[in-house]
Amino acid sequence: MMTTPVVIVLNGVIVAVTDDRPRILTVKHPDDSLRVPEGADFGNGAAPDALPFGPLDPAADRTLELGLNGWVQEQTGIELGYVEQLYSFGDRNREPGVRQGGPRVISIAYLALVREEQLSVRGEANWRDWYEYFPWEDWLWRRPSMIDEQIAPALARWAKAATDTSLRSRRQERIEIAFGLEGAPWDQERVLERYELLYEAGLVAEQALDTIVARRERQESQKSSQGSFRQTKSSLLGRPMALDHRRILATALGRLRGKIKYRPVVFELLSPTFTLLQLQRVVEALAGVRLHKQNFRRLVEKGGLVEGTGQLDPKTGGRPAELFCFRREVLRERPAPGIGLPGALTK
Amino acid sequence: MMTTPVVIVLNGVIVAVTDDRPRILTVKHPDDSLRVPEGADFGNGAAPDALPFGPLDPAADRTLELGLNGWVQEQTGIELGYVEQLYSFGDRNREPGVRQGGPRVISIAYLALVREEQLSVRGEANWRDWYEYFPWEDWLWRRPSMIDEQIAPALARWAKAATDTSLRSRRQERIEIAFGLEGAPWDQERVLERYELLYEAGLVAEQALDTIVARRERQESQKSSQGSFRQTKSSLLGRPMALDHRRILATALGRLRGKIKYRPVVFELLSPTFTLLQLQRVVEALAGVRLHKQNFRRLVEKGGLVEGTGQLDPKTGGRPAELFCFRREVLRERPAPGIGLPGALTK
DNA sequence: GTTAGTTATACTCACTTTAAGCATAAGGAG
DNA sequence: CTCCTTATGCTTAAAGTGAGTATAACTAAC
Repeated sequence: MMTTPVVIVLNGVIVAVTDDRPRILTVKHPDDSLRVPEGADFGNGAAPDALPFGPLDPAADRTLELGLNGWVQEQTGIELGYVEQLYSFGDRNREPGVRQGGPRVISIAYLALVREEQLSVRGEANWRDWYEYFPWEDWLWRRPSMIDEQIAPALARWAKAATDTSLRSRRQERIEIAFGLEGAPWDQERVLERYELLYEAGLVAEQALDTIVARRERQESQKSSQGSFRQTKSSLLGRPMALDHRRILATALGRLRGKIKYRPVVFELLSPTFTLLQLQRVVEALAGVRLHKQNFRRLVEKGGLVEGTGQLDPKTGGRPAELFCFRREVLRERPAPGIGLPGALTK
Repeated sequence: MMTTPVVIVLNGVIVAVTDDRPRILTVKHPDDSLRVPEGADFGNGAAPDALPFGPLDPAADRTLELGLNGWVQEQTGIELGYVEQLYSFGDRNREPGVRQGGPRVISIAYLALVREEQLSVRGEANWRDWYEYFPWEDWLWRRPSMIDEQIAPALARWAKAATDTSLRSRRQERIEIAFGLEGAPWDQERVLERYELLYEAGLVAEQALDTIVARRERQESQKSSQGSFRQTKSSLLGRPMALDHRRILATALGRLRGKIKYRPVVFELLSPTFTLLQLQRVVEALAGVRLHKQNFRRLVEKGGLVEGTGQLDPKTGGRPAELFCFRREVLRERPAPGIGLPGALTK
């Protein structure tokens, strides 16, 4: 009996905030177009966006992070600053196209934060607004109307499609909690839960493709599982990505939204000195929520997270703002120094 | 050129709380004694404690969690309830004994919570108080004196041993933040940071062994790196574990301590109905801190996390307590329902 | 060079949440 | 009956939050 070989792939979610928008670095994934069946392409027939990725060289790379740094450097020319491990994905079905007989792929995903200056990238890499992939997560302007107009009805249909009563009510509960429906509050951190619901309900392109490929490979007939249905292409939500990369991205976004609340990671995305409004805009961009300005100031200043430098910001329209910098001492003073989203303006 | 094969190992940190003490499931790791050089054994010559572990079968196990469940079942007879992925460890040096030429081992660690009833285990498995491995984390009775008497002085020596000034002050800052020295507060979640400091400073048995083995394999002479020194065996802290399992355990402890604050995971460790004091004791056991009783009650009750059942607890010495149960609806009402350590009694 | 628009920053006020206690209730053991 | 134990209710001060109002300092337009 031949043993199935294992391959480790490292994925990087590389985040920056430019012009008050959170961006992630993407590349084109040429191999992945192989798995797209004829007639069911990614909108325009081009290779889909992918997160930067590379194999771990089990012989050469001493640590996982070094491996990551290495090919990110090569592929994009970017020097990573803050790096943290996100999650390891290893389900067999995660890459339906490479499933039978091939090696088992385990992908270990990392989150990296870089400063906005570093935006020049080389090669096929592109910075993309991460809300293109998750339009329902962007509450900066207002609560996205697509939640009520598209998502809620489609998910409700999916829940009802469950014949089993307890499954149906479990689905309903998940939907309400994840999307803040029926009076439940919106929790900005539940990004992954929301994406997975949409995936299960067949509302994202990846699910459609996975199903098609899986079915073709199994040579099975249309034994569709409970409540799985085909959406028309036009109703699929958000910009798709290759393989399960959008799931990885959702994990990253949720993790980052949580982390800013108890660790001073935002500063990894800012230049060493910044105005309070710039800081606020970055936090808002990540959290996807607008904040109350005065309370935000009070929180970060009185919280000891920043300190004034005395210098003023040269640019901007109105009264010049003071430049602040991260106050390192806060690490010694408070147990979990972060930015607790003061006054998230829900109205 | 031969390619180095990759092997995936799944590690489980299986936690229960019995008699108000947090316990983890351990097994004996027979293979690991191979790596112990003669004369430098784990205290009594026996095989060291290990976390339950097993290989991923890349061909058979459809998902990582299924693989985990499978051999946990086999090895220990325990049915896992709540399971969450912790972290993936893949540094080349993590297993010095199996280093040159052998396969690259990537270990993916999981945290699992079980109810205390399930304590009967079969085979070589044992439940152990997790504070045996991290005595400095147990502040239930009082601030452990070993922090001031052993840890602080030894770490201070280690910091001073750095010849480079900036390295020295970075070490000092890490020490103060991690162990709450020099006026910094104690952050119960920084379990891993503390363990890693002790490891780097050579204060845990694992470091000593890793160094011996690595040196023997490199056939190198005593080119000790900056500030790495040998401790006498008696001054090594806490009960050691095989390989890097104590590091994994530290990760689990820190993660769990954080998670109870924003997700209702404690209830996975309790029977479906419990008194408020039982709940409090479990939280205290995990957090390693004693809490203010009245405030704790107020928080969990007014916070909507629990609801009374009307029944009274038969046992206990004083006035009978009401039995409560987890109030599932809280998931729909609050964004991050957890237990915010009300009134951690620091005195 | 006054006016309007813009952004920054200071301060207020009502309201909620916490920390820490005090006090009372309800059982068991002797 | 008394003491000990645990449960549970209530109080009070301090701190923190949400949502403003007011003022300051600049730019651009007329």
